[in-house]
Amino acid sequence: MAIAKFEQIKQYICQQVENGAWRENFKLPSENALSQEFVCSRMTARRALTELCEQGLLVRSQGKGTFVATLKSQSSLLEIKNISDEIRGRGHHYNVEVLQVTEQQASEEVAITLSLEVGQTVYFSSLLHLENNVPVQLELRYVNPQLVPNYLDNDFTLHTPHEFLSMAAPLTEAEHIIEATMVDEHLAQQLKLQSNEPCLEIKRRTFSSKGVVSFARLIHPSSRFRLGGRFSVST
Amino acid sequence: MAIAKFEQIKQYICQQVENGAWRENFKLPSENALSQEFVCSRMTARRALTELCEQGLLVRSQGKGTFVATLKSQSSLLEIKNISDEIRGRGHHYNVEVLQVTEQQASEEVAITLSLEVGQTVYFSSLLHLENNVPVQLELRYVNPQLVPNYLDNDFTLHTPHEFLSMAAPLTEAEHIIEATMVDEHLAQQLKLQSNEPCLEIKRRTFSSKGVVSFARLIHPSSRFRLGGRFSVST
DNA sequence: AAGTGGTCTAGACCACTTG
DNA sequence: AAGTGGTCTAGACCACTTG
Repeated sequence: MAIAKFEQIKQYICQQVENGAWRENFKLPSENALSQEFVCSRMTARRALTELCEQGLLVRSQGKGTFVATLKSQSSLLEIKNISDEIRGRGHHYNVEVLQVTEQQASEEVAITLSLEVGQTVYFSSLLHLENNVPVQLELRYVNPQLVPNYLDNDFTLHTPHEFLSMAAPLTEAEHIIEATMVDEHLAQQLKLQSNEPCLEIKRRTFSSKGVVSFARLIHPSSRFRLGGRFSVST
Repeated sequence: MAIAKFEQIKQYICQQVENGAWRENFKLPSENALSQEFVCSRMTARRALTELCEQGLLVRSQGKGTFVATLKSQSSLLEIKNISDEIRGRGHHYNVEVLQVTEQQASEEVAITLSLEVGQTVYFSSLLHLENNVPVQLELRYVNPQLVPNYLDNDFTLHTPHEFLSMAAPLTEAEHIIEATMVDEHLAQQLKLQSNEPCLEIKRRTFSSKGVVSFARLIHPSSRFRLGGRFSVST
């Protein structure tokens, strides 16, 4: 058994949503119909639906049926997720515009956050992540060249910085600061926004066992993004 | 069927962990053992285990068994802190203005988040929290009157809603959505702000073992508030 | 009355880890 | 070899919503 049947069914459903064949609020085939199509028991078809429901892609209602959910950008606070996976996980189309990939001299802020000296060389990438062709995140990232010497060689259309860094220097910790900001003219332009729109900015420092790997500013237009998470309370 | 069997099994396991009988890394009875104890099929016992595993209470490993998870709760980012403690912890002066404490009819949004019917009575409190006499958080809170019947009797100048609710109905879980917003005229006035300032709004639902206890909108002027935290990555 | 999802059974075979 | 969890089947009865 290469891929489990319920996984195949999940993939099929994700595809339908992704390529637009099944839009928001579309009514899916019933459990019985799916089990016939995929030649499996109802329990197996059911499992695929249940898991996609937990994932938030579908909504189910007893007696009524199963429907494609109304999809909102939302990401879990407690996990460092890869943005492309997150967007594709919602069944949406992901793509990225690479704005800039260069060396830079560390400014004071960057030097402090990366534990380097002012003026030292750092790697910098500026990417715009799009969900269904709408910009949802502007990622400005500064990378410690000593820890990730080949950062600039990455093809960012194939691997997000997060993916690349995860391979190069596995993260052990992260630090976040979250703010509401008004973007300036320049950033607004890059995000294709009116400059008077509030944005949610996440400043993230990531650490590997060898030190501070990178510092990222993740800027999200509030009209297109919310941050969400659920967790248990330690009593 | 009042309560489903798999729910009963879940509750039993939760109890064992809660009262300390089953500690971290404790090895649970196998699916087969549980299905015999509870006189049910293996699939039903399995469902209980699977769901608690997704919830993070248990960890499963093929061939090895099922174990109580290490409960480190990576919650440092959005730990539920008491705002008065937080402010005093910074060595600052805390005080609060009680703006409104009333019954209300649940609007649609409130009804949905609290799992009530539209128009049912809910308790509502509106408080302004000040740090060194500067407003840092406007707290609009809706409380389920069935779970906390004496909410309106609290003296909010002595106990914050969080403190009072913690005593009345211990939290087990919380859910957050974080957004950047522009406040409207009315809220801006309450926060003593220009209305064109961006704010960080945290929408928080808190749960006890009996259900959704409350829904809070916590609105922070971005000029006076940032949200920060550091946490480890689960590899 | 027919269709939907929700719960449950009593089996089966498999992959993996342990003694 | 025995025990564990992972996948799957072919049924069953139920509660709920719809025509």
